[in-house]
Amino acid sequence: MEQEGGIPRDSISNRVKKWISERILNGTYPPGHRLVELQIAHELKTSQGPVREALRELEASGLVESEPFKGTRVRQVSAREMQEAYQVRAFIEQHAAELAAFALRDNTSRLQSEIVAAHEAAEKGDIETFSRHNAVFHRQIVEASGNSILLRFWDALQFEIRSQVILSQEKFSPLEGEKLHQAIIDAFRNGNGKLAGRLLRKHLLGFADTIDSTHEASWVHAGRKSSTG
Amino acid sequence: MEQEGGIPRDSISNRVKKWISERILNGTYPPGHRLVELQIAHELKTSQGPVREALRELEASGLVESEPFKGTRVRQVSAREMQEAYQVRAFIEQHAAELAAFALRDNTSRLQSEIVAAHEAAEKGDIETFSRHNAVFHRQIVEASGNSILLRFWDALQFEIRSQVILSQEKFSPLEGEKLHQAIIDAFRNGNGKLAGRLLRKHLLGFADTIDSTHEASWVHAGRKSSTG
DNA sequence: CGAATATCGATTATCGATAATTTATTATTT
DNA sequence: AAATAATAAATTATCGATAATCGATATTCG
Repeated sequence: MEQEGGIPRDSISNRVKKWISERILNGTYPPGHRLVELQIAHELKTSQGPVREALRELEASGLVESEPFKGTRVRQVSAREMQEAYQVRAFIEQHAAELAAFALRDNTSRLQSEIVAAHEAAEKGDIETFSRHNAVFHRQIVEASGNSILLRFWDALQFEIRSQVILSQEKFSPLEGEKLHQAIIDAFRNGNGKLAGRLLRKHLLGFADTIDSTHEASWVHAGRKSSTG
Repeated sequence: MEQEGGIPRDSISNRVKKWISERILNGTYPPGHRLVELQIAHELKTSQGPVREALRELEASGLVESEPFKGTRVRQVSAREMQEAYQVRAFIEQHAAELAAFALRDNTSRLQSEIVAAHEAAEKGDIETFSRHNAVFHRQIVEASGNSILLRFWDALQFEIRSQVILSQEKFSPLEGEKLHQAIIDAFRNGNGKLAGRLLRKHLLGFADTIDSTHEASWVHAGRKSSTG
């Protein structure tokens, strides 16, 4: 049985949550934007309760922040925090790679197919699709580590990071990254988790270094480019 | 201006949250125990809303879990998950130690005082106090790393772990750990973050290894001992 | 004029009631 | 008696209304 309009089969608060995060991630609601419970409730033809619940969950995941009696706003992630996030991601993945070495040995076809898909998207200039496949590639490694807590943290970071896309046009050189990705896959195929880990770490820390305070205003929100810089 | 009864100056939902987590952590609500919104609301002379909100926040922090329309229960943490948590904690702290090397060089007095306090508590057999100081010791290292995301993850882990205290009586040998702690402090004093990191990692992974499935039923809830084993 | 205070509009926090859903119980059929 | 269906009880999810608090503006007093 299918629903008609919006997002199907889910509690209202969940639908609200998706609706809001979509708008945050695609830049409709920019950092600092105020989210008024009753206003959103009215817009979505529901009541305050589910909206409030959705906002609280988004707060837990770091996408918005709220103060008692003052309300909720889309969170502004500082350049510093962004760097920290990438540093943490770097060593999460390094560690995951070492743990995943056994599981991925001679078992890299799924990794490979993500890289292929990412490559195709990159050639078409489709950043959105490229990013998705790229993310899946990295996530698969953490998944293969077999440590669910590691994966939970990785997901949390990824979600938080997504709100501030890091691919400013100048830095977007997927071709270079591609060689590295291939090297990582090769390392896994040979069962060399240590090497794969080192490569991943280097890759991500390099990314972190490209984030500086001058970027803060010139980040690209998924979809549209903001030429605030 | 002081309140009279319970916990002062906080939103109701926050007070409810503290009230519930207290009961989970001290074993009043054991794993699997069902938490009924209206029942708790009635017991605390409030309404469903704040209780629901509190439960959702506790879910986000991993202390309880809930399914749509089926309700909320105190989460049972498996031995496996516990091991994973300690593994993650181990390498978080290892990494933090390396980052903290500079900040802690010739600046270990606060670490030292926690160890002293922990030692005193241990001699008195006061596990509760020992654990607290021990936790602060480790947390200070992560704090000194200067990476707030790392600290956030560490806090999340710590909170989750707290619900299943790991110091079963047999394994409670603080004296052995003490030497290690001292060695860690010495390493920091000499600015040797790598060494401190290795020691921390070894310490924590050793801990993780003592957790096996036979422990699952014999964990000690903070405060009272459950001789379920 | 300027500081402190009262008032108003907007919004969050909480409440009590109702709808939707699950779980348990009873009735019905074979 | 076992399996299935119908009903009832319990609980979560949502709603609409009220209370509490914030921020801004107007007002009073020195």
